[in-house]
Amino acid sequence: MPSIPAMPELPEVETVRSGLLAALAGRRVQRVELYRPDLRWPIPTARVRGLAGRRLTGIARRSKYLILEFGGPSPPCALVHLGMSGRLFVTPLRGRAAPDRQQHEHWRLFFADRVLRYVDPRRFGVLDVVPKDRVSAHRLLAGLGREPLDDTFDGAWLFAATRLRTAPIKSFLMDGRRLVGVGNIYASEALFRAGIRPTRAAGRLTRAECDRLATAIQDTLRDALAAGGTTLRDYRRADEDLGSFQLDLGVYGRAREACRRCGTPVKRIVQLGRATFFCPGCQR
DNA sequence: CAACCCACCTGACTGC
DNA sequence: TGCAGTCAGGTGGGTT
Repeated sequence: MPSIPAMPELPEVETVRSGLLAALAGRRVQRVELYRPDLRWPIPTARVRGLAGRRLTGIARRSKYLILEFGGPSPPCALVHLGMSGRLFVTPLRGRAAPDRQQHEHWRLFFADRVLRYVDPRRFGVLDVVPKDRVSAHRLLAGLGREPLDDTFDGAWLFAATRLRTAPIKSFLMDGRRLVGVGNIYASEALFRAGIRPTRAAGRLTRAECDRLATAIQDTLRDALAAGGTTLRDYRRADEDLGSFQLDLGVYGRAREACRRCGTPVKRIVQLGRATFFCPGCQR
């Protein structure tokens, strides 16, 4: 049964999506358990309980939101975000016995022989239920920017979108109204791969740099996705959380260590209150 | 608008 | 061991 890494950036969320889809698609919710009325925002408890009896028909993803789609009359969907510390996983039901509730476990969807569980210590996550035909207009989804793994994301778009922007390129990459799915780790990593300093004004990147950066973002996300798949396969045997992906990080978390490419010590700075890592030797 | 700051929470880790 | 302080992967809302 799939589980979830404790590092929910886009590749991790996508890994969760495909794992949950394989484990749960076509199955009917038999019972719902909700252990608190809110996470980051209030949970519409009646609508969540109304999922009982419905079949899970699909799971979509937009940015780092998972959209669990259900069948039946006026089909609803559940909007789920893992926040910083959320995990979703499936546990088999042995006979009638439900598993013990974990610390910080906030809700469960019971299916006939398995249960989908949500654990989130920091409670920055989201659970909402809305009619399926209105989900794209949901206030949390309506203003979101481009998906970096879509065909429409490329250097030409990045160049056009950054013109006249004075904010640092790293801040631009993490602004969900422009581009989604690039979190704090992958923003530093993609800029390292592209050889671009995170402090550069976005609007001053050249067209060639935008091409390199767009490619670097996609490569970084795809590599992490591939690593996620590996971890997920291992997980089936381990039945324990492996903790994190084995993606090699070029700069993230490596302050004062030698750059793997040029040997210059990696620097750590703070942008928008978040740690940024870069190599002063090979990022210009 | 654009850019930035802050809050929301708990847990892990560091240094005294 | 204990304890205080720091930091953490996200991101919407508020302020300048």
